[in-house]
Amino acid sequence: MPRKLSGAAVDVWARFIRAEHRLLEAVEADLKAAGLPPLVWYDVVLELVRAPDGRLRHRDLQARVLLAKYNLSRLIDRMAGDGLVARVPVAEDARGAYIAIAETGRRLQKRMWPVYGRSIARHFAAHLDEGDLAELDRILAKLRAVHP
Amino acid sequence: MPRKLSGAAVDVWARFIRAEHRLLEAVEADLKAAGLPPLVWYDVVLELVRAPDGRLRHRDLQARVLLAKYNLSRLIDRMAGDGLVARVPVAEDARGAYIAIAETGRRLQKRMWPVYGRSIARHFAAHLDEGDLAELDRILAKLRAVHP
DNA sequence: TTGAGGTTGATGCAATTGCAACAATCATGT
DNA sequence: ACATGATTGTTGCAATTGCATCAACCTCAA
Repeated sequence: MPRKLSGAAVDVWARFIRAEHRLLEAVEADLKAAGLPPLVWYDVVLELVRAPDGRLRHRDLQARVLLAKYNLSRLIDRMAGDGLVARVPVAEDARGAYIAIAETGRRLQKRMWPVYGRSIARHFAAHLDEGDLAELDRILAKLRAVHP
Repeated sequence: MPRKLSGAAVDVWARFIRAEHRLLEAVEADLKAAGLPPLVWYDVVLELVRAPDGRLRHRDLQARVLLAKYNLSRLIDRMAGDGLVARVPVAEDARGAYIAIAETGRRLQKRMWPVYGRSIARHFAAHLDEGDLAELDRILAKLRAVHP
């Protein structure tokens, strides 16, 4: 019950949470309907494809993907099991590991993007004009400033 | 790769998802730090407190809370185990069940709100002015139109 | 009335997540 | 060199989630 908090703000908060949840649900459903793995898998392969040598340190990947570290460890286990990525020791740091994208992983990224992109378009972008997007981005930037 | 989808839109989408995730993470952390149960629990008790007789049909509760039905079934199991809510048979429909808030449940709602409210204020509302909130709400309404 | 089809809510089982703790290694100050 | 403390990534175990399916009940048309 902080003094600063208006009822309107709480309502917007609730709608914000709910909207994101529904959207994500719809997108995940599209992926599944296309026989594709969940969104985190895409996040991982995308970050790796984007990375300079197709690989990232575990901790750097973890910082980019929204996942707890122990959680990422096991996701990588599964993805490595499928041959999508591989763990590569780090020369300068015997504790560390690179997660390196494999060819299969690159293909997965290419295969997922059309479905994912279409899903973003359909559920999100199609309903907003350029001004909306700019405004939303501006607002998100304010929030991001605090939660980097 | 739909033609409609601009790169900017994808970026905003990604930031949208990420912002919501970080915010939710921060809020959940606040709740946990205060020794309180997770947000879904609050959602449930709040909906029940708000409901006319302090109770809702399982399916109606499920529609309000963002949870799959099997998931809600078991959440209610746990909450009922803690004496927060109770299952009450529905006279007119022998299949159904009301979920009724118990006194303990009302107290939990009262106990969680200050922490949750403060968390919303701190992580969300404090960084947005009234115009931002109005804009955000307008944009969310557009999205909500498609994903009710 | 009856039976086909839909709704409601629960449940067995597998997969995933969260928590707490861990071993191994590195960085730093002395 | 070496002890102390921080970082990196993993793991055992418990809790939660997802999936598929279920039983029980309702609805409605023939």
